[in-house]
Amino acid sequence: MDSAVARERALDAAEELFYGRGIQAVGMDDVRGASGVSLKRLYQLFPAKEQLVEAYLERRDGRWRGRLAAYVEREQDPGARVLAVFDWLERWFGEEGFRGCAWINSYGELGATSERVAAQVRAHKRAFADYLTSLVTAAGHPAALAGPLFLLAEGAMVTAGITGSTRPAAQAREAARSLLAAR
Amino acid sequence: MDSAVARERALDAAEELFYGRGIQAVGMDDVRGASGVSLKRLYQLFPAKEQLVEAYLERRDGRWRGRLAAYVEREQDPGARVLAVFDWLERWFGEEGFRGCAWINSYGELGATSERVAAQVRAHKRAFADYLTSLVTAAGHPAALAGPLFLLAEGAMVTAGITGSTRPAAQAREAARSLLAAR
DNA sequence: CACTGCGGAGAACGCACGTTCTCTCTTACT
DNA sequence: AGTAAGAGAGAACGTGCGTTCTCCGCAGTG
Repeated sequence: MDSAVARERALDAAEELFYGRGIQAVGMDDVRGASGVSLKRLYQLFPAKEQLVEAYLERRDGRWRGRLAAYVEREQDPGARVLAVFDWLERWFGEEGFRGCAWINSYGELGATSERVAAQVRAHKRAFADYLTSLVTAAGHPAALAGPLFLLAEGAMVTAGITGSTRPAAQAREAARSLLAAR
Repeated sequence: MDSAVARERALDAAEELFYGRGIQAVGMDDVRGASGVSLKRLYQLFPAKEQLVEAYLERRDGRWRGRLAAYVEREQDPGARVLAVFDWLERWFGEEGFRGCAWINSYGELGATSERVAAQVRAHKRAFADYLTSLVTAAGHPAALAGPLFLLAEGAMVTAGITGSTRPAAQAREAARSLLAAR
């Protein structure tokens, strides 16, 4: 098996397991079992579990923001694009196997022990906040409105994760609409 | 040492360690070392680590909501009380050793593996949401406004935990004010 | 003074898991 | 064909930790 393929398979398995069960609850042997990539190969690709975790978060970050952007950019109107973020959240929350925000969960689990994981989480959240800011200003709103919208989105993610409901997305969207209209 | 005293000391140590480092990163032996309560006694009081975790979350829940309510109730005006919640969050975020919301962190760590922990987290969040609702309706606002305020508060907790800043509280407070005024 | 029973210190046990090693087999090059 | 490099399976190793057990001292009671 090609190295690049093995890497993808390992990351596919790691993502499913880490996200679904939590990072510490998943052993390297579980990743091997689910991916079909031998332990030897796993350790060639990722010298330690922490690096596999980092790679998992990094790859997921790219995909997550890519999916969000792809959905948002189907809207032509800049004002609608801001609200489309919350529509996308609602879809995401409703997906089979949704278990909250991977970065918030990882931070709760490893933020205190792994500086590299903490840095990944901060980078992801900063990137999301920056993206929101760009949408808000593109729609002609003051950039200061992006902060509250970010908090609404984060609150919705956490709450949807804990309660298993998609409703927080709609609530957040409605509140965002109200904030944008209040000027 | 009296049993009740030992229990309190064990919970004091458990709370400081679990909250500060994460639950899985703390061993029962660490709790013994920090509390001075012997392992034998610990296991008499809490038959397994999971029960110690449960008791930690439960006691913290009572204290956390008690501190919040005590702060909020110093305000006489029902309208001011709603916003006082966010002022209190700001104080909390600024406390030495603040590391985000204990329940959100615990959920990220153990929500997928321990149903009892997950239930504690849901109960705590429900209680907080109910409290917010009571404040909102007492101030004459429609109860539906409590949902968005809850999301703002949750988003602020998560963001303050990850970034280490108290600013999310002020942002959330301002957004809450705006939502309440929009009526 | 014996005896009983509880408490503490910490050793011991069993298991899980991160990481490495061994053995065997394939494969590609000379 | 012979051989060297690499891959996979899985055993092995070391450690950490949840939980239990052993041993010893000390209090209170007859």
